[in-house]
Amino acid sequence: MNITLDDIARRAGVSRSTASRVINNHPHVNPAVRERVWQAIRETNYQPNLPARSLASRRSQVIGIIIPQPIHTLFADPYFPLLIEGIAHVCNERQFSIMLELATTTAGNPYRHLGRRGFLEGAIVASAVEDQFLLQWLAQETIPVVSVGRLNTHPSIPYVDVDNRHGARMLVEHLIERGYRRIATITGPMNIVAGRDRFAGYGDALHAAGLPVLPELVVEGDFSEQSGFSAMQTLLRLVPIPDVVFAASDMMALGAFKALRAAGLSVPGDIGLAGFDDIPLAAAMTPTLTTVRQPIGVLGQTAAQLLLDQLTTDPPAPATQRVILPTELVIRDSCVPNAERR
Amino acid sequence: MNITLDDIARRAGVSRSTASRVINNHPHVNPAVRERVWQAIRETNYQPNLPARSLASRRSQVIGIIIPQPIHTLFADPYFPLLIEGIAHVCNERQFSIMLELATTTAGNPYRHLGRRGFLEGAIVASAVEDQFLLQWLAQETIPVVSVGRLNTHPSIPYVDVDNRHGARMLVEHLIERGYRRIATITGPMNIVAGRDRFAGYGDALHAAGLPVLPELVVEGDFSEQSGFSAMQTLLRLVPIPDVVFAASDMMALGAFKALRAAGLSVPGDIGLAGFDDIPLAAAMTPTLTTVRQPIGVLGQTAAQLLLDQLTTDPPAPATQRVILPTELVIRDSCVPNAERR
DNA sequence: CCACTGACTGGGAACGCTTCCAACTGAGCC
DNA sequence: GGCTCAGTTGGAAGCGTTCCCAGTCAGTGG
Repeated sequence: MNITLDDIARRAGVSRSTASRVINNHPHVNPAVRERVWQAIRETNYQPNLPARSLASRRSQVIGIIIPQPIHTLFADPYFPLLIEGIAHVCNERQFSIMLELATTTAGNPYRHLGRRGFLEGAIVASAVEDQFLLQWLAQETIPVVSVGRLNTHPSIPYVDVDNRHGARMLVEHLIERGYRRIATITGPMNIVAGRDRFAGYGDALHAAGLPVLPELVVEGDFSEQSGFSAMQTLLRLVPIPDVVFAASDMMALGAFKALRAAGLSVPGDIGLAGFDDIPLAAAMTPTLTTVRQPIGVLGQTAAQLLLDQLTTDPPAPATQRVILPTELVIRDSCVPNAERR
Repeated sequence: MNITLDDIARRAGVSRSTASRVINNHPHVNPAVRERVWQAIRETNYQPNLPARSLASRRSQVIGIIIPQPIHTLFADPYFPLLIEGIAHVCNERQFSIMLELATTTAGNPYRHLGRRGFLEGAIVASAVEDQFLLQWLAQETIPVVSVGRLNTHPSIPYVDVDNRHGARMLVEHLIERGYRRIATITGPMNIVAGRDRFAGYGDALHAAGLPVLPELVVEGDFSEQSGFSAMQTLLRLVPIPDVVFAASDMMALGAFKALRAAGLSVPGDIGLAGFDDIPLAAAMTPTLTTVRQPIGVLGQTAAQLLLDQLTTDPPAPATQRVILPTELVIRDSCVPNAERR
């Protein structure tokens, strides 16, 4: 059996209340007594029982990270590790623990009501898909939630997002500037705001340049390599094929690249290719991939900060924060039109 | 205030004990009563309070995943997402939750005694580094632990591992078979068993072929891209340079590849290159990378199964399991000696 | 010398559940 | 009709904390 607070109290010759006060750093404890209690704690290597503490105090010092899709669809993408690391960084500093709620199948409700059950004090929804489950969950959950990625359906939920629209616009404007005109895009899933935003940025750039958005040049993907591959195959059936393809994620760009390689086309010789995310792969490919970098670690850190601020301030912060982080255009070798190389 | 078990009991016209029995699926409850209780639960959308439950039952249905190194050293490596997904898959099926204990700095003790505190029922140590902290932690922790990767220092701890030694040996034997003789290696960190095992496999293959292990051809890395880069620079100072380099991780192979590219050398024309892990990048590079595949998802699943079996069998399973999973040689384009291409 | 104050301490009631134990019930049996 | 016994139920004691409340005690000002 483990050591309890009572053991500590007895050992230090004080009451349980006083021992508790020492542990929780309450004022009004005689310094000598305080030291005696600490001594007992050190000697016994005492660790407070967390469930008991949570039960009594209604606080758990635990937040959840909820990832609604199975990760393997995003497989090689270091997005989640980096995001989680950002969150963990802040949590470690502020003595919070992380519970990982990871959907492993596409079927079923990925959200569990851990908040209502006294386990979680707050939650970060990573890569929110605006589906019925999320909406239902948000409606019933009573703990503070921060979303990574804007939720159009729930404007009142605090979120942290990167400026996807502007990033995509910068990239496509860069393509136009380089002389590309027949610009195709492989979009992300349209039920994720990031997918819609990046597509909107693509449209912005074309409009600004007086170019039309041609439906045949737009193919929807789901951010995965596989979807990039098949989307590219679709685009290759066009006559003429596009000058350049903007894939809304680097993984899709990779898939597209493989489809091009399979079709015997070279990048950027026969067709340009650009991505979004700047995963390490982008710099490792041959040719290196022009893309848009997003500060994933900072995204996670900010989300965690927003959430913990809400949890630790007293009275609770108003929970109305929105943060948009900037993106950065990364120009590499995959988008050099032939005209420019002559 | 949330609904409690008492509310349910009152609503269903039974005692709290009976309501509890229904929720926990105990036998000896009248079917009609059982149905009444379920009805009350459904109507009120009741969720049991988890801390209270843990306190009373001394079970939490939570296991920890402990990752002692900051992830960003392994940055782009999809190892952890895949491992975690494997674990999550089993946990979701068996109604367990996952707590993520992630070190975010290299300083300090990455292990917290969550087990002794009643929070964790068991823990999976991912990518165990045999340092003083782990040893200390294992000595004090009272909950079942499963290690991903063998721990030579603690032979009694159940583990799941891949056959790193044999995998590396197969790979290097393949290189020898292809005609390579001056075979260098960039090893993993020597305080990780996987690093040592892969190096041992390298040695096995050379010995079997009657080749010496030359110290100058062995450079220690830490599995990261950066370390591969600088290790390759070291190797390039040799005269003559190696025929081929076996990097003990794909990320190090990538780093090495970049160093070669920077030095104006081509792969496999001027020098061969092989990795270990078969991350998606390996198939995406130009040239595609010869490597060894390890079943990471299965690794995670097996670790979780071992742990949960120990937790859920009554009386507890003896905790002496060891599982070694096979690796698979993946031959691609980065190791084709010139002799063979003529 | 006597309230009065304020720092300090202990008692005890929660917190919401599990689980042991005792008691009840009615069917089956002699 | 009394007995046994398995199935079913309720009562109540924890589980290890937190935290409110009341109490003690020394120091202070009048």
